[in-house]
Amino acid sequence: MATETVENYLKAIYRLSLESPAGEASMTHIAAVVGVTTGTATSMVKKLASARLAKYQRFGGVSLSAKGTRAALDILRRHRLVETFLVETLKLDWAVVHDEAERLEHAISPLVLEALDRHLGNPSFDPHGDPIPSADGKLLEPRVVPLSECGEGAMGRLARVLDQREESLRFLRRHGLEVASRIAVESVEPGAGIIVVRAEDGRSVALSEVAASRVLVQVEE
Amino acid sequence: MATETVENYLKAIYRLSLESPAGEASMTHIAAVVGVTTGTATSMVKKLASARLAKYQRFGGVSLSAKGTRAALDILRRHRLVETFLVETLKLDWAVVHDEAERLEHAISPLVLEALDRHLGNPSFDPHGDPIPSADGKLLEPRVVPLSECGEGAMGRLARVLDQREESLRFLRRHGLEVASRIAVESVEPGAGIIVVRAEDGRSVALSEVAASRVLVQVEE
DNA sequence: ACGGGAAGTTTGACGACTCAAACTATAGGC
DNA sequence: GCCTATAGTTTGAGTCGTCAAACTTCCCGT
Repeated sequence: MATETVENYLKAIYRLSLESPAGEASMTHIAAVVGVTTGTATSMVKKLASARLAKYQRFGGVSLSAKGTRAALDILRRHRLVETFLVETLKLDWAVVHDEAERLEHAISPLVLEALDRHLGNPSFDPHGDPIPSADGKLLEPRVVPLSECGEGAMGRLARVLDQREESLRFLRRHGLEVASRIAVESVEPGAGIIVVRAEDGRSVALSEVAASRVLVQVEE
Repeated sequence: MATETVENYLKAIYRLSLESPAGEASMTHIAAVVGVTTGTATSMVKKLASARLAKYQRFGGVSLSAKGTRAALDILRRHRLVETFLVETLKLDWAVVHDEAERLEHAISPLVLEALDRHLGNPSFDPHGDPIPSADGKLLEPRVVPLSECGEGAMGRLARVLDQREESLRFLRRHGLEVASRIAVESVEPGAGIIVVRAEDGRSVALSEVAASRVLVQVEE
């Protein structure tokens, strides 16, 4: 396969393209995500473009080609299956598995990947609620809404956590907010930029609107 | 830790030192095992020496320092635990896990390693019968003898398989020779350079002396 | 005890990836 | 419509690991 470095660029561009309305990633953002200077990102993106993995022209945005998207989904599959394995089988904390998976995902061969998938029972979602691409590169994105868009009194299940920094995940779990747990919106305070949520165990937590926009909910009825 | 390349050199030197009577590895052998030219091996060994991982002087043999040995044992622990995991948990074939482990061993963090060890129940041996170094770098080498040194009529358990090339492992299993299975030496034919062994299931197999020297046996009484 | 071949070393170059810093295009404010 | 701040690009250089090929040392056999 592509080198580890190339895989990391593909992942970054994939993620940034999804997040941006235009479906394109900027050099500055790519550089920031990969952790290099913009100059380095430019030359690397040129290489991706000449390998037909990305579409790019000078001073224009960067996006993945079909081939690049396919490769990115493959990496995402490896990443999310590894995360699931680390939590389900090795009982590691969901807050730390992201960084571990980041290293392991590049060393997983197709053989090991499919064995892992079988062992885990072909899961559709990883421990953070992110959908796992299928072996043939299909990605199921269920209809869920950001907690920040739920009104007072809304109820549902916590479906997915987008912000996977260790401290964010620790905070959520410490307050009873885990994937698949039932939650209810207790109150919304636009003035304070705050949303108060009640967890399954009855406890309440306040989240900022920014934090709430990164928690996705499967709303009920 | 050290870079992946450095880890591979350490592993190679460790293995070759054990195999050689002098406890030293030659440049040519190191180069062959790592898969580079001797020139490359020379410059790399120099680097290991200046990092105090290896002892070396021009035109002299190469051996590991205490620090280098410690690092090599750590890599060996990762390798063998990963192999055990691939066979025990993921049900992969013992004949293919070596190459897979070769890639994965470099991506395993201490955290994942210890979780793996716990999950597997702190095994002492991997699927090929190789002892797994403990977390503090102790390696238990049980008293076992090469099959090639067993006389006619000797009985015992197959303890360990040194030759881990895919075709060798496939051959052994195809003939009922697996780690922990009971075997008996049916006849020894020094003239033909051949040893005939009876497996647990009653079938007989002929092995060359070279092949038999790479199969270790725990002899009974 | 020496000559030749094997083992080991050195040198110069290269590809992958990176940075710092000089440079250029673009878009938004006035 | 110009002008500057910001985003992006280019260039020159460095590190790591590698090779090919020229070179040196060692040691064995006669």
